[in-house]
Amino acid sequence: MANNHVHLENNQRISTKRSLSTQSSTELDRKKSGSTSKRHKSPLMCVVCDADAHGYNFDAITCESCKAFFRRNALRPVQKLKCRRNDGHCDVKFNIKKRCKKCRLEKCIETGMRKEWILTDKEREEKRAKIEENRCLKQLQDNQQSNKNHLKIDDLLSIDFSSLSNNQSYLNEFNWIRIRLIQDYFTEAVKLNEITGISSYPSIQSIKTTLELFHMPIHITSMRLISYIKQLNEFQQLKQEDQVYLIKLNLLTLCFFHLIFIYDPRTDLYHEPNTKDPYFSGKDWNKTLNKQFHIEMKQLRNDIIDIFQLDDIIIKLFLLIFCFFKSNLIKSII
Amino acid sequence: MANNHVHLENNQRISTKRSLSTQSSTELDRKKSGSTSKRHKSPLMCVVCDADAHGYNFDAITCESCKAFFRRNALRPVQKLKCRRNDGHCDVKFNIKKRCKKCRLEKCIETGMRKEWILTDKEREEKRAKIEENRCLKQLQDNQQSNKNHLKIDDLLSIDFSSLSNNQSYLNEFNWIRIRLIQDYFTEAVKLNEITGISSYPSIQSIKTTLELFHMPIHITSMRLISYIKQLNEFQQLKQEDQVYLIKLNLLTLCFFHLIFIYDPRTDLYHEPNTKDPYFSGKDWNKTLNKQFHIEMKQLRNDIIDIFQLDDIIIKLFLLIFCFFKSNLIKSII
DNA sequence: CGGCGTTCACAAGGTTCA
DNA sequence: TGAACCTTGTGAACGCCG
Ligand SMILES: [Zn+2]
Ligand SMILES: [Zn+2]
Ligand SMILES: [Zn+2]
Ligand SMILES: [Zn+2]
Repeated sequence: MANNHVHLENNQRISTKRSLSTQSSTELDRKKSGSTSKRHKSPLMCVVCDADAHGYNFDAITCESCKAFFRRNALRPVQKLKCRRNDGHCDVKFNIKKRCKKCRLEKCIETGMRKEWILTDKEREEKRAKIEENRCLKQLQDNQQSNKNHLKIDDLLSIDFSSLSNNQSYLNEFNWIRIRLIQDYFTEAVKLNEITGISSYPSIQSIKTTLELFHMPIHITSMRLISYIKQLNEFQQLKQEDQVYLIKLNLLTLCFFHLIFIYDPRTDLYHEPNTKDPYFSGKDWNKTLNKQFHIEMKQLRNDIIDIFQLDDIIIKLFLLIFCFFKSNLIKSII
Repeated sequence: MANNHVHLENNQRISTKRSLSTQSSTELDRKKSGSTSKRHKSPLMCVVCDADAHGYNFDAITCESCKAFFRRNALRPVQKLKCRRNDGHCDVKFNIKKRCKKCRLEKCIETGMRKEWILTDKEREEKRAKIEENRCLKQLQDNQQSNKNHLKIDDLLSIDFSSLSNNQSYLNEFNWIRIRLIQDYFTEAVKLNEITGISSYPSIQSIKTTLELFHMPIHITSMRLISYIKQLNEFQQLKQEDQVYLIKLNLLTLCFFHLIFIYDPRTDLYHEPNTKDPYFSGKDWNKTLNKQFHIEMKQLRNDIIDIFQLDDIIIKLFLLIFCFFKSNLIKSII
């Protein structure tokens, strides 16, 4: 380990530098053209200490160490530095150890390094803040991207939800605002399609005729769902015929899903919450459609209700998303 | 002197420089190959006493003891020392006990140690002063840091608060005025965002629908917190987009913190004090978000409530400060 | 890529204490 | 006296913005 720490700078290196520095007086121009021949080497030399240089630093061609030295010392009061030999003529070449600070700094200034180009504390702070900001933004984008890609069911099922525990949310404030807006869409849709004309219905009275059955609940539910979906901006942006196509394709299935979600198995009643809708009993299905229908509906309910956990937000979003499916693929899966 | 340009450097430097220096076979290669044989030991040897050396001391490769010896004795007049054997040829190797001072010092000087590099009394004093100054600055910064940001629970818990007992306050009169102003900001924010339209609600009635749930409490809390923060001068001075960014990033977390603080575990109710807000029961979480959420919220409450000790000033200041965090770092810590 | 700042490992002084 | 430690300064390598 430590044995590798020794480095003897040999004369070879020095001599190569010397030969470079003595070659010509128009170093810069020549070096640019000459760099094609030995491209692996830096063609520049530090104007302060003769070491290899990469390019300009504070408006002078310097090596990395002189650059760092200048940044560290140039802004400090020069008086505090003292010449080692007290004559101000110390050698500050790169191969000298313990270079006199004062003389090195003076040489820096002499050769044209500008202390004005050193960033002030304030500028440095600003730059740092900008970097931090970019870092955050990048992280945010990465998070959002990984959210978007995670729609595969397999991935969803394998998510470790414990990671959500520490107040962490995949949704930001704007996401939540949007969700609230969408929730309002549904409330609005229900309001827009109140049951008129039969409001005098006793609340818990079974439906007598087939016509009433189909007005209540399928019809009213359809109307509400249509109103709900049509408020969504993304839906409005579709062509008219596409809107019709999707509604026609999916509405009936949507209705049945919605009915599942508003069904209460304890009372065997369907009822839209917060409305004056009459209560619709499960037994009433028997009167018009065959019993098998209601049984299968309850079966499907059992299958999916755990997934949704009666989370109203999830349910309403699901209905919305479902309406955009344009093939029967999803139905064959279910 | 000119022949031994020895540097101690790390592996990376050597490997990068090797292309420059491998061409010739000088001391470097000799030392390198020699060092590979006993790599477990320090490859350097004290030029004075042959003990293991770590690097240069006063421009010669020496051991720690010779370094200390040289510093202590080099500046003293040589005449005062007397050779033990009076012939100036004592052995000063490391395995000799009671080495002759005079001969050792002479060997030091012979082998190239420079007494000029020993700091003079004045330089030593200056250096000491600088260290002391830095120490003070550092301590000051640490204090400020621990006052402002210290969110690490361990540190907080280990603070000895008894030092605060003697009527001592870190805050002056103006600090307290500012704090009262900020308290007023929150009161104002609550006033500005009263719950309208449902003020006739019976006070203790559980929330029935998801919509109400999200209007009450998240929504109203969000609005109040935004109003609160926006009154702060320091926040107003941010660029519009930065304000939006911070709000977007932190508001939801802030909401949850605030809800924790207004939660009363005895009654299982959330309620903003001094308002006519309806009381929101902890059980209501179950209806929309899963139960786990409320449980974890209570867990977090248990973890942090002791720190805040229900001190309203601390809590409100914490919310304010928290809003300025621009990375997710703090959340990952919590 | 050029040219800033930052980071990190280490050189090389001094200081402490057994 | 000397091992262990603490300090600042240095410079190579790297990160980041324009
Ligand atoms: Zn240089
Ligand atoms: Zn000088
Ligand atoms: Zn020695
Ligand atoms: Zn002697």
